[in-house]
Amino acid sequence: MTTSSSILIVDDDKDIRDLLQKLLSAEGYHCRVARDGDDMFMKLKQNLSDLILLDVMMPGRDGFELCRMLQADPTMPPVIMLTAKDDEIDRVVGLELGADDYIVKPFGKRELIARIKVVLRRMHGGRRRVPGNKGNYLFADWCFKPAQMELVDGTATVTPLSSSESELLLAFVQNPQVPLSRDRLLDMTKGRNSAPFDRSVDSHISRLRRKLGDDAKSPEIIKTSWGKGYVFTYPVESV
Amino acid sequence: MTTSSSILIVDDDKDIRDLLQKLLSAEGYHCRVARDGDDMFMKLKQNLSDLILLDVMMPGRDGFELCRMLQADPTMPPVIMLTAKDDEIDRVVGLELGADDYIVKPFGKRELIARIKVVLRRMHGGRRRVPGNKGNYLFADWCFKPAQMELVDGTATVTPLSSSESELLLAFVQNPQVPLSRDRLLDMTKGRNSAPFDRSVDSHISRLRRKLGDDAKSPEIIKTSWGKGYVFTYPVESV
DNA sequence: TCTCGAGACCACAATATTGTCACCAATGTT
DNA sequence: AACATTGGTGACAATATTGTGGTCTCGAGA
Repeated sequence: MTTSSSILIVDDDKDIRDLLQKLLSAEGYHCRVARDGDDMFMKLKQNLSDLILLDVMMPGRDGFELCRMLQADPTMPPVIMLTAKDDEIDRVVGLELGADDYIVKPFGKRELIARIKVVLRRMHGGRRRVPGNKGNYLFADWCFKPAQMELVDGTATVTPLSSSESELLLAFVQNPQVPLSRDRLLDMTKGRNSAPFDRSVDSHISRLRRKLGDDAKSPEIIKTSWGKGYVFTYPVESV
Repeated sequence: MTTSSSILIVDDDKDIRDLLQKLLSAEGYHCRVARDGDDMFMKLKQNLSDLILLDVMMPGRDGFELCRMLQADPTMPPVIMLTAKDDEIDRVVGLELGADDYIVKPFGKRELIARIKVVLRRMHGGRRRVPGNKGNYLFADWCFKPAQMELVDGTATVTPLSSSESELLLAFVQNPQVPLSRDRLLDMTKGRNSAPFDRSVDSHISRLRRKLGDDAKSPEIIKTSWGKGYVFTYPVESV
């Protein structure tokens, strides 16, 4: 990896935060810290962390509860729980709540690093493709089915898409959160370069926004990045 | 999940194989067994297993060696190592050799199942990585995302920037603590030289300062170096 | 303290970019 | 062939951004 991963340390004890930060920084990881759940969610909104190191024993909402809350959003980074309590029930509860690993304090430095690497490695495009993946995408109350070229909403109403619209939307859901220039979009959908006065992408965006019920004045789904292109801003879950 | 996952149990001890098989079958997993490395590779060729449960202590090639051999082929399923030896060095070695988890015997049934579920969940790509969380800059409670052309504050409020503002700020965060002349800034952002009465840089600085909440009377972030230009005075961390 | 030129910043004009419509061409359908 | 659907284009309005002049403020040196 060219750029190092960023780890969010969540612990109410400053000494432990500092210790972990020092330890992980020495390994070349970027560290950010949070002292409680609110702090954690705030930092997560900036979308900078690749992994969360989460202490279980905290005042207010504890690690278990936070872990459960994190699972609601599939775009949240993986979680490694830290605890002083070595108890099978706790370990199992943590893992069943969605944690990716569970480390008991006091832990060895090398083991911590090793487990972090394993989780990051797994995240970074695991080893096998998913058989059950039907290639559909969920976002904002919509289900987009590229194979059928259609959008299905929460009430099972089907909105058909033209092939260009479908390809355009596919390009977006496969690259959420990043601005895509018209050039790139045209290249991804048609495999050609844009002519000087090419307004076709704009037209399709306009049509797509209308079908998505996305008002161009204040778009919620496809935002325009002025001078750069368009951004698909919703978190996407692929099913 | 509709179809149950298939787990390959690799252990030289028949009692343990049977125990594991009984245990996992009761959980609805399909089990296959192998008594040593050769046996394992043979069964793997059929490409039916989603996960390998690998005992470390085996005659002939041991679990470590097998694990290392498995890593050579990226299409191989993930590995959970099983061992009677609870030793940090061993755990680390196992994980560093590419194992996805490491469980110490005697293990609780629930923990084993929980860890298996976690590894399988990960393999099925439950979460997607959100791109665009690299190449950002942190300073003074702000997170600057040049790719998105936006500023995110500690409460996750986003402030959009125009492309000029974004480029200007990028020039600053890439050269903190250094005074940059208008000429240089214009050159870095637009690639042109400044005209005699060019006030455009001033304007952009002014707009940028406002968005940053930086009062020009006593600026905290972008200070003016009288007669020289501007200095970005905050320490910048790049993420 | 005073003076003078540089800097801050408002308002507005000049530009550039984007949204959308109508329309035509291309393609496929019955 | 008549028709329906879809994609691309140019026109035009709506927006957003950028540059400039004017004016007030501020800081450094005398």
